[in-house]
Amino acid sequence: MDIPGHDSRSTRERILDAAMNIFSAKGFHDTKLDEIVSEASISKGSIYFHFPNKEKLFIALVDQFADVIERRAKEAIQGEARGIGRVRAALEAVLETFGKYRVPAKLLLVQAVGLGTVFERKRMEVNDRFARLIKTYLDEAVADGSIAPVDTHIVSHAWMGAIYNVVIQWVYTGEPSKDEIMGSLLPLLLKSVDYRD
Amino acid sequence: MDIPGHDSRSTRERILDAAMNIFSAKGFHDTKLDEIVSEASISKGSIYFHFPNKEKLFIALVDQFADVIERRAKEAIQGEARGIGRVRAALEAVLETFGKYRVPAKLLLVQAVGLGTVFERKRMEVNDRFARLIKTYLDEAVADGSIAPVDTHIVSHAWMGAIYNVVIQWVYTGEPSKDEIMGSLLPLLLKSVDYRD
DNA sequence: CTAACAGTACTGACCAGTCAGTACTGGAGT
DNA sequence: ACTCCAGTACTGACTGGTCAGTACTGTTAG
Repeated sequence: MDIPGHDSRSTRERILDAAMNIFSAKGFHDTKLDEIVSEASISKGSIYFHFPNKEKLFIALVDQFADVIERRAKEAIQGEARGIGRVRAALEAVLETFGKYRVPAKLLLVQAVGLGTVFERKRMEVNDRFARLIKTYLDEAVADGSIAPVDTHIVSHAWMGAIYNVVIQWVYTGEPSKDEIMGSLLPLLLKSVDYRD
Repeated sequence: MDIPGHDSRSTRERILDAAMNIFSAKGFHDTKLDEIVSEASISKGSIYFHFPNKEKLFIALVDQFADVIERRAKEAIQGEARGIGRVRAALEAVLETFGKYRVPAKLLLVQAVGLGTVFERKRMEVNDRFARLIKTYLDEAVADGSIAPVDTHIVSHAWMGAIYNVVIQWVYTGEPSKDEIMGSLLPLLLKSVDYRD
């Protein structure tokens, strides 16, 4: 039963929510645990009950969102045939997901960079995860002839960078709009591998 | 006169050099001023003689390298005619410069991200500076018909992201090699705006 | 004399992480 | 039907280490 005035979400969720908001806005180092405590209306001890330390709390958020992105991309290509169709579907899904979640996008794309060695490994891991995903579909598309042979390794990283940077721009300024991004970035990427429809 | 064992470079340069190395390797927060002191073989007081605080020292390095990149790009297009030739020349210069300076590249592209609000502004500023540079040349190329009309705003940010991400990958892993990057990334970017030679 | 340092002991704010204690629930034994 | 206890979830005042920045006293070169 929900007691009015009492947030019925589990404490763990409340911590994750508050941490997501504050980490995204202020970055890892400028976020004080006491701010999370007050935003989530919980106690400091609770954080340490649910998470071993500040670092792991942050990483939990990164993983959480990376999982969402990957899941959506994989779901999106389920219906698609082979080749370039899958690439396009995955791209659309990723852009759509970033578009929907501005706050976590900032966490993953901005705040997770430039932290120490520990975080760097995590960032590389997530980065590689997506790059490999893209590479897989690109290789497929090359194999079945829907696009010409390219260095899919470079292409996948270049694409990710392009997506990241445009999304970051959007996260900060709200421009270009999601529709413009979908309308311009997607064809841009596809043209870069000589695919034309 | 050079006294053996005594580094004759100015103290300010020595501080900048050492700071560059350590900031690049360990990031802003994990770098202790005392480490810079010992690496540069200077005194702590000297740092505060030349720089008001740690933050300004870091930003001085970012500005320094951003200036180099911009200068090289502008020099490179001097000899070029109009249109797409200038775009290509600028891109080549930027990639060349990143390729030559691995350490500062890491500082600018990795360590300057995800720090607090203060640094975020600086990062945005540098980012916009480059994006606008690219946009100028792209607009020129569109105007004189060497490429078809595109959303140059999105293209410039997408290109920067692509370059950044591939360079970051190279900074960390050494792969793909500079030659591969020049051979693959440049045509990729040009193709993305429908330019073929 | 002054600017440009070297050298270094010191301060003090800041904040992640700790820990003793509270509160509630659900068995297990008698 | 009630003690006892174990487990879980949570509180919040407190601590202790860290480190940017200070302060002050030399020293050397022009």
